[in-house]
Amino acid sequence: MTLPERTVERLSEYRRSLLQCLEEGKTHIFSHELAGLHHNTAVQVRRDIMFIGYTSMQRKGYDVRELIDVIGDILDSGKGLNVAVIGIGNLGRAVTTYFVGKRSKLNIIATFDVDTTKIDRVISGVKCYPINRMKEIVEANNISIAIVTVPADSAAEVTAQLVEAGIMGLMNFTTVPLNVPDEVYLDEYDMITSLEKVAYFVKSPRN
Amino acid sequence: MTLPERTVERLSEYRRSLLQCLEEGKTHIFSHELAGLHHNTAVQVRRDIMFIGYTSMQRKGYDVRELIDVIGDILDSGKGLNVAVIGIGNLGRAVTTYFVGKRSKLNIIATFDVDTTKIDRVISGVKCYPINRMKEIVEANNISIAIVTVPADSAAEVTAQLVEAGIMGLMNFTTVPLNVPDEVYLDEYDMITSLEKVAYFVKSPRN
DNA sequence: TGGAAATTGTGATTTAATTAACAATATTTT
DNA sequence: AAAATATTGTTAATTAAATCACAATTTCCA
Ligand SMILES: NC(=O)c1ccc[n+]([C@@H]2O[C@H](COP(=O)([O-])OP(=O)(O)OC[C@H]3O[C@@H](n4cnc5c(N)ncnc54)[C@H](O)[C@@H]3O)[C@@H](O)[C@H]2O)c1
Ligand SMILES: NC(=O)c1ccc[n+]([C@@H]2O[C@H](COP(=O)([O-])OP(=O)(O)OC[C@H]3O[C@@H](n4cnc5c(N)ncnc54)[C@H](O)[C@@H]3O)[C@@H](O)[C@H]2O)c1
Repeated sequence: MTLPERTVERLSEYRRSLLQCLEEGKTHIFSHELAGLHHNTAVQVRRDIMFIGYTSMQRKGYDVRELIDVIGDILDSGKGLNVAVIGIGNLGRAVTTYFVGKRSKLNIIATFDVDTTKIDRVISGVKCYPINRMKEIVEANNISIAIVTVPADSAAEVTAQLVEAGIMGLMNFTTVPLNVPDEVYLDEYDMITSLEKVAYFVKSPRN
Repeated sequence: MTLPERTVERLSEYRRSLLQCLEEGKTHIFSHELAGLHHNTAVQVRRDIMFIGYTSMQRKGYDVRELIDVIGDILDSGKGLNVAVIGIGNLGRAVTTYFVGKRSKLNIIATFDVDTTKIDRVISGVKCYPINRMKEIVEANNISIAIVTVPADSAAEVTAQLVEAGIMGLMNFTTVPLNVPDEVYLDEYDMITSLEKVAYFVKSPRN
């Protein structure tokens, strides 16, 4: 029973809002409140929560803490995963700095680069290794997710190496589509495309 | 007649591949070839191209140059748009550096920050202005798109200012959902959510 | 206590996106 | 020049996602 992709995304977003609520001392939340915090409807929220099989106390809204835990059971199930960032340029550095220490179950534990001036540098406590030691280090540290921030023309090569090393999930920030076997999960995020899309809809507003 | 959101995205991606083809001297391309370059089917490619009303020479595939132009007519229609980056921290700097000079019709022409040490700095040829001059500069330079890379707790405030200043499209990199009026197009990209989604599907592979 | 009101959970329906199916057409082969 | 092949463009069918509609339950309050 795997959840719809969009539902997984929304659950992650809900959790962040819920943690915020908890900090503010809010113990219960209604579906329409949670919907209001996202761009979303109350039904959608209830449907998503239905998928994960959580039910609230009727009429009191969802128990914030419980819901956080239930989402955690889904999103963080089992042990945490180790993550590597490949290519410590402008974007790689920003992403590494940002993610370190953020989500406790997803740990960035290594970065890789070809540039000898970057090797052995420590970014937010994470060391940069030479790319030719990638397989060795990925295997030794049980790294299963890679964030790819190398230049476009190295992306295919690096990806092949990552797959070879046994990586199971990949976040691609380069602007070339990557090819991975079916069993490897691939998330592509193309900023140029996003910006061009924004521009298109600015010029051709819908409805 | 506005195109489906996903089609707009794919057209942007196709164009990039097509430009690459052109460089390599390829003059024609079949739908299944273009599909192969993306994670996509030939039918989907033909459907997308149908939407924009381009038709190929039967059996010869699409004329690469013509198709680039037709996509350009859709994506770059009319005059170019001006873009600002708000918050010149790690991510804002990376994004600015990256985008400058990339797409000729979308020009980053200003950045903004509150940090006085950053103001007046020039990043890849783009000057950083104090955030309190935002409205003035946005209006004077006809900036219609903003890329938001401020800390999460400033995001709502900055967004309100941007809307007030007349911004029509917004790319949000912060992890709080923004609220904008209907007529403003909003693209949210949440890296934490993406990473959590990758982790989920690594642990619970589909099919 | 007995409505009225608020809220959830979910089956049914609608809408949007993708995929299948195939006729039409151009090219190649024999 | 007829048959076989490859490819497009598009209608129809399917699948996936979102929304509607409403019964069930709980709380509120007169
Ligand atoms: N900077 C952005 O905001 C941005 C936005 C969208 C997309 N991207 C994409 O992200 C990628 C990186 O962008 P950037 O701006 O950080 O570039 P960058 O040039 O600053 O960084 C690239 C890094 O990768 C390293 N590298 C090169 N080849 C390598 C290899 N084979 N193995 C390991 N490391 C290698 C380089 O030494 C460098 O440190 C590019 O593909 C770019 O298209 C960046
Ligand atoms: N760095 C990343 O890779 C990354 C990834 C995902 C999301 N984000 C999000 O992007 C945002 C920026 O991240 P970052 O790592 O660049 O942070 P950062 O702290 O390096 O940069 C934030 C910048 O915004 C400026 N700023 C603060 N308040 C402002 C205001 N009111 N007006 C204008 N500028 C203001 C700060 O002076 C600073 O320069 C954050 O919201 C973060 O959640 C960053």
